Order: sequence, then structure tokens, then C-alpha cells
Amino acid sequence: METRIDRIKKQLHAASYKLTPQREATVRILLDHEEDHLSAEDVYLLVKDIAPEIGLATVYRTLELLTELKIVDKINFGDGVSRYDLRQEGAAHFHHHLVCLECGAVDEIQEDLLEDVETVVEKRWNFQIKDHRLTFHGICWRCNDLGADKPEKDA
Amino acid sequence: METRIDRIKKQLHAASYKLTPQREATVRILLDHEEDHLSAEDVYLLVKDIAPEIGLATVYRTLELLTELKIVDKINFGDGVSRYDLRQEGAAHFHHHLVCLECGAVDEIQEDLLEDVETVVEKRWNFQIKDHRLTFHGICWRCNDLGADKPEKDA
DNA sequence: TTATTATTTAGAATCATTCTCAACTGGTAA
DNA sequence: TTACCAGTTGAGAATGATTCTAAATAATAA
Repeated sequence: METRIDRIKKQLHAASYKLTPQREATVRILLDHEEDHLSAEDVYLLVKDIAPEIGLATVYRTLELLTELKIVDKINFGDGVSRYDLRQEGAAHFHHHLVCLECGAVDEIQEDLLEDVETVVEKRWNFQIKDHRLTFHGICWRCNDLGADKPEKDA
Repeated sequence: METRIDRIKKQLHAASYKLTPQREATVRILLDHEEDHLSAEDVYLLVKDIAPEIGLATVYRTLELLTELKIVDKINFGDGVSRYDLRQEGAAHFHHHLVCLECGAVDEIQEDLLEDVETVVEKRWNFQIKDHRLTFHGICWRCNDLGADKPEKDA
């Protein structure tokens, strides 16, 4: 995991920012909670455990910075908060989400799946796609009672 | 256009709500601005022209009600406001959006395009899809300087 | 008519996010 | 070493969107 932080450090330096202790602590929390979809407040509370002096504004600033550098993506599931999600290293596009209307769980789909759709959109709508957001709302495998199974691990 | 309001009225009644003058005024504004993606504040300002006594809270409540009844969809493009978009009558799924990073324009795609992707997701992730949100971020035909043309009218 | 319920209004309250500004940091040049 | 400087931080104030509250009003039922 150390190398991952180092690479992020390089990305910051490349944009002439420093990896301050506060920023490092924030990134560590994000790495430790890659599965989750934390709000700024969530991150703040978790970071306080390893860096108690940190202020909420700094967390917001750091998350904004990381978003700018495309290290994290800011998402919104319709409750009043923004959530922050680490991008897969080297991923060209943002991954997709499955939001369960029953239990509220948010699962991720790392596969692109949209290549064909994007080709159509670029051609027919003359739109040069830079990124996308795709979220499905429905019932997850956990809440689906028809003897549903956990899906195979995501690629 | 009258019939459209009548049908909405029926939908409200079916859920035992009334189409009060304030609600009707709000719906009219939405119908008159189907192309746009108005925020609650936007709607409020427009509604005031035809129903000056209306309060902002009522507009919020009405939009919430319409969202609940799936007459409109609430969307969020990452600026701090929720926007409200009339659903096509009879549309099973919400339509997609193209957000231009250059000029901020938001265009709509009414075609589904996701049938195949949804089939895969339902099968592989064991997820029963009820609805979706798909937004592309990029450069629109207006800002695309490579002699780009307006795309043919959406189906 | 009277009782009951749904709806509205205005303004207060809430909550997430951003801003302000004084204090602090680490590095650099003298 | 010392003085400086740009970048960064923390605390709390400010902002802005949204929701809540309480009293008034309108619609409905008995």
C-alpha cells in the first residue's frame, strides 16, 4: 500500500502541491475505506483518529484537491451529501454504481461496459466524451429473495 | 398540452393528492420548460410570474411530491443544486444527459441505449434494475470546433 | 353550520460547504 | 543564524440550499 501513497505524492508534486501530514492522513483513510463511499464528514471523523488536530475545512480542501487531480471522484447519490470515491489507478473512466433501494448498499462495477454506448453517443450526438457517471437503482443481490447469490468478484 | 396536465391531475388524485392552483402553476412551468433543467429556485422565480403569492417552500414541496410520483426526476450535476426534469410520458427509464465541460450546456438523450448493458448487469451482478442515471461529461457539438454539426433531432 | 383535514405562507432553523484570516510550516537567500 | 515567503492550516464565521414550524387558509365531510 505504501507505493500507492508514493505515487499519489508524485502526482501532487507534479502539480506543485505538497503531501502534508494532513493530506497524507486523509489519503490513508480513503485507501483504508476503498469499498465505502464516504462523505466529507465521514472522512473527517475517521481522519481525526489518526490526526486529531485536523480541521474539517482541511478535509474539504484536500478532497477538492484530490478531485481536481482525478485521484478521487466526487459523487452524489441524491441524499444531500457529496461522497468521495478513489479512482482505480490508471482507470480512464469512472466506475459505475449499484444503489439498492431496499437496504441502501452501494456496490461498484469496475468494468467499463459503456464502450459501445459511447461510440454511438460520440458519433450521433457529436459529443466528445471525457468521462461519465452511471448509477443503477434497484434491488441488490442481498435483498433479492429469489435464492439470489453473491455475484462473482468484479474484474 | 391541456391533456397532459389532466393526466398529471389524475396521477395526483390516484395517490390522494390534489392539484391545487400552486401545484398546477408549478407543473405548467415545468411543461413550458421541458428542455431546461431548472433548479427549485429557477422554478420558483418563474412560477412567481403566473402565481405571485406562491412561497418557495411550496415549490420545494411540490417538486418533492412530483418526484415521488415519478412525474419528474431529481438530478444533480455536481453544482450544489438539485434540478428537476419532467419524465417523458410512459418512459420506463430516465433519459440521459450530456453535460458540456466547456459551455455548461446540458443536452438530453431520450433513447435508452442501455438495454444490453442492463441485461449484463442484471445477470452478472444479480441486481434487479428499477432505474438508472447516466451522464456524460465532455465537449458538446457547439464547442467542438472541428466543423462539428448539430446532431440530428433526438428520437 | 361545524369539525376535520390538507395545504400554504413566511420566516426561522438546519445542514453541507465555502470563505476569511491569523497563525504556522518548510524551504531559501542573505 | 536570521529574515522572508509561498503554501497550508485551523477555527469559526458566512453562505446557500433545503427543510421545518406555526399559524392561517382552503377544501371536504358530517
